[in-house]
Amino acid sequence: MTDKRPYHHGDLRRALLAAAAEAIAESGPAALSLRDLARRAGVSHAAPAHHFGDKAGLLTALAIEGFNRLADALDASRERTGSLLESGVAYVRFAAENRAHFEVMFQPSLYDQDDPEVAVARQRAGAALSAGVSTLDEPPAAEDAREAELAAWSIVHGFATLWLAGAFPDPLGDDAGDAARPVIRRLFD
Amino acid sequence: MTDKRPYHHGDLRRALLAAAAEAIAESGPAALSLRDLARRAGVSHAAPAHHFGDKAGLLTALAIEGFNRLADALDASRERTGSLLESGVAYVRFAAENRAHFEVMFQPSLYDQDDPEVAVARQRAGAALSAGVSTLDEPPAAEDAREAELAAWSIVHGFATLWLAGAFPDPLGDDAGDAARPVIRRLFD
DNA sequence: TGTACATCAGTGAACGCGCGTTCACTGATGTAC
DNA sequence: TGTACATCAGTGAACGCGCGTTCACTGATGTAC
Repeated sequence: MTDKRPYHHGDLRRALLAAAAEAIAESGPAALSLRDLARRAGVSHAAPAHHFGDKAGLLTALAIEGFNRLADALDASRERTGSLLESGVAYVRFAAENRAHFEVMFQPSLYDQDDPEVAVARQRAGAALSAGVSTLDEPPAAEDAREAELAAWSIVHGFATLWLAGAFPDPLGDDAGDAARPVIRRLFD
Repeated sequence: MTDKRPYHHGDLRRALLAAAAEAIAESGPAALSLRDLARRAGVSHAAPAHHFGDKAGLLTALAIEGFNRLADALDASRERTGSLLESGVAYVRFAAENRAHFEVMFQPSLYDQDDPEVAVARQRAGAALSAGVSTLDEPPAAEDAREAELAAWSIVHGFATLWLAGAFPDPLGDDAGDAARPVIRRLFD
């Protein structure tokens, strides 16, 4: 139980990102304050500025991490199942398990949209989603492909958003992905 | 050009709600401040408290107005067209044209969810959406009805959310409803 | 193995700002008689 | 038609708070020789 904290934190950047995800999950991205993050991480209130400059810088880092995690989740699901349905389930599950990242990613006014790392990560995620559509039993004609993609994206994004907002009146169980599966399936029948 | 403002505003409550919708459309609900609203309405900074008590009170009023407007839009669309597809289009159009209301409605942490007026207005909107599903050519069996409803709600809500977030990479035109129509249609084929 | 020095991470005091809230007040409106 | 009074809407000064940002600083680490 020694309280001897070393002068150097060691991994403050990562600790601040984790604290930010926690704080955002509790109170939303707009209520975030750098001073609060410093408190959570046990450092002085001026420390976060060293790593992220300002709040937008921190949220940019969080968005990058989020898009990359989403791309990883979608890729893993496709490699495992080769099913667009399961990619959709993975999308919903990602949102439920990474609520703070998800909220930030789709509120671009919060962070620096022009950041090149953001663009790369976002494209990775977009490509992972598009790749899922091509795994359909009957891949749509080229002209319909975009609409099919928008429909798939919309239904999973909508389900995830409504789930996170607590908008569904009836209880749908504990696992967002499992709850979404029969709903998403209706798009492909 | 007389600047003689009467001591009594006349319709301050409505003016504050309109100013709130404007401010939220610009900067999001969390950045909202009662002092800013007072400035926009040209009254003293303490005036808003008379009508709404605090920020949550104001956002509660905005949510009520939003759910009622959505119910009106869905009812009007069903009466006019009798088509679930067009109800979905109306949902998306409502979100695009009432951005601030839409954002607040689906962030219940911002307002008083237990307010009875909110509950009534939300139920009105929910019923209007459910009524749309029953207009399908082949209404689903009772056990599938809920899933059909969740799927319809998810796809329109997702499209609306992604549209508002500016998440679609390619331009889809000026009218969100028209852009959504072919996408929503895929759910019913 | 030791020393000097540059670099980096984090500190803590200070500042100015906009905010929400309170409260005694004042101007305007409506109602009773 | 006039008067008295209650009620309501909005004012403006004051307060305390948490925030972002700045800046000279200090402790720790790495590297060159």
